[in-house]
Amino acid sequence: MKRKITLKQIARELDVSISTVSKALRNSKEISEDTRQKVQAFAKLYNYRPNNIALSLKNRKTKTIGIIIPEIVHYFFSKVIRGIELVANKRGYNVIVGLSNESFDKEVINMEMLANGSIDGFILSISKETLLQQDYHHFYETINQGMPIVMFDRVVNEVNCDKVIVDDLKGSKKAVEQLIANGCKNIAIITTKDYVSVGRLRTQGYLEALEENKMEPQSELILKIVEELDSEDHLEDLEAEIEQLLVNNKKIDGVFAVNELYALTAMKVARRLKKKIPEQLQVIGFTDGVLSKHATPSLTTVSQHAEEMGKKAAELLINKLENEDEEEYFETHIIETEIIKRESTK
Amino acid sequence: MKRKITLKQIARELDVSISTVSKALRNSKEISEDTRQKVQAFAKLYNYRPNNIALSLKNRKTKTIGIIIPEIVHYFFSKVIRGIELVANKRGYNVIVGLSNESFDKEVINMEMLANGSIDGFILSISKETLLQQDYHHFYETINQGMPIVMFDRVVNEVNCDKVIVDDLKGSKKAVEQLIANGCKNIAIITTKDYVSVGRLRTQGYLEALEENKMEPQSELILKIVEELDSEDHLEDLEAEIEQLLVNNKKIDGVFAVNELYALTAMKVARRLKKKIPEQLQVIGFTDGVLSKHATPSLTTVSQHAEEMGKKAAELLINKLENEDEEEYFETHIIETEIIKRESTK
DNA sequence: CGGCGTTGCGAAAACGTTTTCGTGTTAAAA
DNA sequence: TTTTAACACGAAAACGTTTTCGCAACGCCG
Repeated sequence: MKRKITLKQIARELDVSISTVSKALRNSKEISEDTRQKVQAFAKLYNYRPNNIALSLKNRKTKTIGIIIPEIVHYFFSKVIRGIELVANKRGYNVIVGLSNESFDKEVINMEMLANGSIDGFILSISKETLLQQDYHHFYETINQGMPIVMFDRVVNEVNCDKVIVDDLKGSKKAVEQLIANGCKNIAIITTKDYVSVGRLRTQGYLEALEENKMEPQSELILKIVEELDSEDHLEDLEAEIEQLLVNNKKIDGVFAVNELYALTAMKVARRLKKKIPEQLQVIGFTDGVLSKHATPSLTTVSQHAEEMGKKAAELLINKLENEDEEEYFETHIIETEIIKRESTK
Repeated sequence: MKRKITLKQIARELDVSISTVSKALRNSKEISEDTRQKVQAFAKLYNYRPNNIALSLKNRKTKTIGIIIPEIVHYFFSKVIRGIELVANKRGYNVIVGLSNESFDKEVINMEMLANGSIDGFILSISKETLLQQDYHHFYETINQGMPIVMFDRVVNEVNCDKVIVDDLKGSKKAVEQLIANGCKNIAIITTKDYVSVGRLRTQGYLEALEENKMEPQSELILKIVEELDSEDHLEDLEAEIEQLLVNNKKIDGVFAVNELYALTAMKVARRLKKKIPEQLQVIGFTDGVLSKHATPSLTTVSQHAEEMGKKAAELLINKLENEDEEEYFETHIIETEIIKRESTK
């Protein structure tokens, strides 16, 4: 078990100085052709690679990006990571991930762990708990220390940084308009409580679409699910709530759900109630994940282009990292949504 | 924008030496109560945190684990990551992920990037291309340099390291036995080509189960899918192959599929062929992912306990990292599978 | 032969820590 | 008063790089 070889060892072995070795390897013309060849051959033989940690310390940059997301077992987030990873690697960066598990404390701890030199900048999506508590001091502190942050999807206006978001409002508006165009007269929405910003925006899009089409919003058609029911353990409760909605409002002929789970559950309940999809009930979901594609019937969704988001976020961050001289200027990039039509709509 | 504060700055500010500051912060009793208090107060005020990179360089360990997986947009792998992250964080480690995208080259490059000091050890699952080429030099080199590796799921016997695998053979045997117990007389298997070790093992389990139950294996009931069809773009081809299988062998009353996609596709095709599930055709899949749970009918599967795998892998690695003196000894931990019964079986 | 420019290399600092080993001061013991 | 021990602190090395600067040796020109 040979330890990794260092400049010092090469230097000792070849009886030259460390500086000479370093320069020879970097093809400095200070070094004679002879020595250069000798050193390079030796280095190659022993498979020398500069120690990243030492480089990081010297250069005061690590060439790694820290990602903090609420949850990794989630198609959307893992797809974003993939996007980030793609451009990061292409530009010579690594990514290191921290999971907040939707918890404020874990978010803070994870960020602190990484902020002490391990990374050059953050790409993150805020945890639900943080959004609820509205405590953003850890973001401010990080930014104050000169470490750039790019937020995606779940962002917050108060914090000054680059952001990549999907146009939730417009996306859901498009979805509802689609339902209307398909002939739906009574469209329900299954959404989250308002403190989840994406939920709020999507609800708003729903309302605007109705309004612009001269349809009166009916409060009994708006179902706001409390987030606890999102977990896999409470599927029955979720089903019950949605069943209530559909039973109490038999006239519903269109459902817009703000995520895949709600949409699929709605379809499941509808099937139980003998409502034919899409003939009697049309359903559109948000987030284009695996579930939508393989559901029966397959689900029409609003795609968020998660991978694009990741790519864009990584680009924004790396650009900022590599032009630190630039004056302060923050960009909010909006990723367009797209409706992917499948079998759950006419 | 104040840069992060360092020991040197604190020292200068308080007019003591760097060593004194360091010792004071670590509560060394070499330092007088007075100075200690003063230093600690100052450090707290300026929110001092030791620079991780400097620590890593000094200690020659980074307290980070490198994960290399073929694909992150995959329920199984992201669930493993979550397991790893869970115990890693608990034990003070970070995780940094690299994606091989099932490519040999990317696997090698990613490992090289990380092996140069960035991490203390690897947890990885081998890419398909690597398995196909059977070129494992990068694993040997890494291990030779004293960096421990833990492989999970897709492992290879030739390489000497800790491993965490699921008992694919036993798992699929159990699945097929279940089908038999449920009265199936003609059980087909939809599997991968043999070079994917998990596919081979699962096929073997299928055969053993048949054999032990005195059922003759029929080669026309064994469908080995070429991996290119796994991609989302070739769903139709996959469907066609499976349809062939079912049409040519009308007697089939049970299907064991080695992954979710194959199982779901089989169900989809069966529905098109007007075969009632589970009455006329029972289906069991492998890998308990999101798709199985939310399919219609929901799919009976063999669960691999992905999160458990991740946890175990992290434990093995960290244990090895923290007792480096120990003699060489490699463990292969087997995670038991479990059949999760749902609607696709009687 | 003296001065000068070039060539090839090494010493040392720096990045931010921790830790070992002195060392000067003071108080207690002889 | 002298010796010793405890106390409180600082200098320096080490981790592995890169880079600036200095400096010898050499050849060339005048």
